[in-house]
Order: sequence, then C-alpha cells, then structure tokens
Amino acid sequence: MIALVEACPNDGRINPCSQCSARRLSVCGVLADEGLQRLSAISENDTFDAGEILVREGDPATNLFNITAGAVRVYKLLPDGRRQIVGFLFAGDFLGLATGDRYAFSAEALSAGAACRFHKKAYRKLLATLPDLETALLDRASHELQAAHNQMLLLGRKTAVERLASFLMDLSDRDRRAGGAGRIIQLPMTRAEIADYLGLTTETVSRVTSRLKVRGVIRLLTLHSLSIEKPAELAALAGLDAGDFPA
Amino acid sequence: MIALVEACPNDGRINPCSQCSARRLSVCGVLADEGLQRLSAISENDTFDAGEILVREGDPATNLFNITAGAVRVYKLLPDGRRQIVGFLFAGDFLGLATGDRYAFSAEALSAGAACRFHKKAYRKLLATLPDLETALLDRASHELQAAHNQMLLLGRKTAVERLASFLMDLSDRDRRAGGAGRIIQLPMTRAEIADYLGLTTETVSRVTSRLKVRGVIRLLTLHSLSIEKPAELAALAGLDAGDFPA
DNA sequence: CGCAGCCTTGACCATTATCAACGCTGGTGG
DNA sequence: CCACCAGCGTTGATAATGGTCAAGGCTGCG
Repeated sequence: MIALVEACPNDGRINPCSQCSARRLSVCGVLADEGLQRLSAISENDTFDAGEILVREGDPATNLFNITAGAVRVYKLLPDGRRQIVGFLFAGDFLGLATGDRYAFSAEALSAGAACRFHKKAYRKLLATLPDLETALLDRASHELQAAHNQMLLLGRKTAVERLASFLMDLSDRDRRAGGAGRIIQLPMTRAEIADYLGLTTETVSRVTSRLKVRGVIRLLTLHSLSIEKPAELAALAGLDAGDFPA
Repeated sequence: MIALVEACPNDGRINPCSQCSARRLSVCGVLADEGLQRLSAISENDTFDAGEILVREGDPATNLFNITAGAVRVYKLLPDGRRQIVGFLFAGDFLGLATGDRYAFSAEALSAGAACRFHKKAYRKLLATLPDLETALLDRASHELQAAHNQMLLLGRKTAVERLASFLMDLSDRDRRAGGAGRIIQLPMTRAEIADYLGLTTETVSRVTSRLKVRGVIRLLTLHSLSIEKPAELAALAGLDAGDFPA
C-alpha cells in the first residue's frame, strides 16, 4: 500500500529503475548504499502468477512485500462474499505496512509479477536503525491516508458516473506521474474488479462506460485499454472536490 | 487523525491523564521526560468553541494539532456541497499528520474543547531527533489506514442498517477501550453528521435508528445518547467482516 | 472451431434519496 | 415565567439511482 518510490532519481519514473531492480528493491533516493545492502540482506525475491494469493485476511502478518513487477489487488470481504477492493498496487508499491499482528485484508495478483519479501520482524528491527527510511515511510503512509480519504468521498457521496470518471482520472494521473501523456489508459483488471473498487456492480460499470463512450468522452481501444478523448469533460464529470483549485 | 495515546500507562484511559494534561500533550508512554519537554517547547495551547473551524481544506498545512478535550469532525466537500465526514476526533487524537503542503480536508469542532498546536516545520525537525516518536506515529498511521479500509468496506458494500450498526459498534469499542462497559453510547454529533459519515441521508439514519429501537436492539436515552440492549444482535447486524474471528 | 469466461444490454425491482409536513426541544426575549 | 421560534429530528409519500435477474455477444485460448 505504500510506495517508497515516486520518481526515481535515476530515470525519473515510478517503476524501479535498473539500479533498483539490480538491488531487488525500489528504494531509490532514500537510502545510501549501506542501508540498501542491509535491507537486501533481509529480503527474498519472489515471483507470482496471475490469481496467486499473496496475503490472506486474518493470517498472521509475518511478511511485508515490495511489488517489483505486475499488479496486485488488495481487498476485504464480508462473510456473505461481498468484496471491497481497497486498492490496486503496481511496481514500487508496498504491501503489508499497515497491519497489526494479523493482516486486515487479502491480496491477490492481478497479473504475473514479482515482489521482494521481508520478514516483518527483521524489517522492523532494521527500520529502527534507518531513520531516513522511517521518515519516508511516514510520508508514504500520509499519502495513503489521503488517498483513502478521497476514496471515502467517492464511495460515500459520488454517483456512478462520477466514480468511474474519478477512477479514470486517477489512472491518467498515475500514467502522467510515470512519464506518460495520461491519454491512453491501461485497465489490467476486470470489470468486476473495477466494480468492487468503486462500490458498484459490473453491470453498472459496463453501462456507465458505454455512456461515456457514446458521449465521446472516452474511446475503447480494447477491453482493457482506452483513450481519453475529452479530458476536460472527464475531469468535470469526476467532480473535483472543493479543495482542488485549478492553478 | 492519529492518536498517540491508546491506553495511558498512568491511568489506563485514552483521555490524557493528569500527567499528560499538565504537559499539555497526550504522549504518555512514548517519550522520556526530555522528549516531552522538547515537544512542549514548540507547542501552544488553544481552546475552541463548538462550530469553530480548525482547518480549512486547501489552506497551507502549517499546523498540526493534538486534541486534548472536546470532539472534532474531519470532512471533505464536493463543489456542490455534498459532504463526506472522514472521521471524528476525540481527546488524544492527532489532526493534520496526513497532509502534504496543503490540508486535504477541513476540520470543525463538534463541541467546545482544546488542542495543543504545533508548527509543522518545527515539529518535523524535532521528530527527526526522536525516533521513538516517529515509530509510534508510523504505528498510528497504520491503524488509521486500517480504519480507513474498514470505512471503505462500509461505504462501498454495506447496507444502511449494517452501516449504522457498525458505527454503533465502533463507538461501543471505543468506550470499552476507554475503560467503559460499551453499553451506553454518547453521540456528540447530529443526525446529519452521522449521515455524512456513513454515506446516508439524515432521513435514512433516523428511520434505521427507529427500526433498531422498535426491534429492541437499542434504547434511546436522549437524542444524543443511547443504550445497547442486545449487543450480540447489533454485532450480527454490523456484518463483521470475514477477517474478524470470534475468539 | 468450440467453449468458458467476461462483457454488454435489457427489463424489472429494491433500497435509499428526495420532497414535504409535522413534532420536539432548547434558547431567547417579552 | 411563558410563549415563540429556529433548528433538529421523525415520519410519510413518491421518485430515482443503481442492483438483480436474464439473455445473448465477444474474445481468447485450447
């Protein structure tokens, strides 16, 4: 849930740069070499297939992951099977920081990928000796909390169209932060997953997508990628919250 | 949003104990005397009246508050006035930790109270020299994030009855953690505020409350306090999520 | 080529929002 | 001290958004 890397100083992108990959950790810019080596020493490189379960809600929270490739969905379930996806993770994001003794969520791979896995205990012990890393994590946690608040606004008060528009704007922003133009959006998840992230049903997601398509706001390239044709209109539909000012 | 105190070691309660109050800070158990004194040195004691605005969404995030008395609502607005309350803060809670340059939320006093105010810059500088405090804050941020995830599950997937039942269970838990029996619940907020916290309308909150009353699950003592008559039934209605196990 | 899973569309329905009226309550001023 | 008033809360009638159920189309893989 917590990404240590926003823009890697080596290549300016979110994804781990070659240097980071070599070190199996996306912690560019935060730690000096010695710290990196000590982190690497307590970590293991894992790969995972699509659909693989990384973390199960209720299990003892022994591990902590840094996603280095692929995508992951993090979700909570109600006893009757209703699901709320609380976030999608991509390369550079952390999984398992916000836990107590047991995981309060489950995590499954959306696609094949890889992660760097730490033992939480060793990690916490090391953390105490790396104040810079701790500060960086606190910042990340703050950002995560802000994102969660935005999602609460979305889930509690936005209409179906506003939710989907907000979601597409988020993906667009993410693409821009990763160095893209923010016009072509990849959707590595199914409609059901989008629905469970936005508090809707697949049918509603599908209908709203169609409406946006008919109105010419978006254009579907494939089922899992689209192009934003009218960014201004999409932004307006997303219902920018009262704290966002145009520059 | 982040409480430093869970159970104060001096008296076992959430509210700042007498020692904390004397120091104008609810950081019992985390810092040695010297750290407490240095924190005190960069803080000021403020009081506020009901309805007073402590933080306005979009303003530069210069301050950080530790609530020492009273209650506060934290919320986000959409341009057309729709409001989502992202949390209620009580004595011991922190306000303003999860911010970037500008506040991403507004905060208003529910009731008269008091807060200890820090300049964020001085605070961050001091934080770097108090690793124990930083670790404690990171833990707090984790708990906040978990709470936000639970609220996302509530807002995205729970029915009106489940939302209200969950809310009452939360207040009950809070009371128990503060040393109470968890049977008598205080509601220092209006129905409209409960509605804006649960993603409902005042009418729905009122109707659902009535239904719980008729079913004998709760009993209203006054408009702003009630008694839980059938805790087991309320817990069942709250739809405990799949990760909660009965002991 | 066929099948399974995902997606879309349609018809209908339910939950909750909206609109409206009225009751309660606490504070204020006559 | 009482009456009034404003704001909050409750209840009812109606409406709308989005959910449910159902059928059929697409797509990608074996």
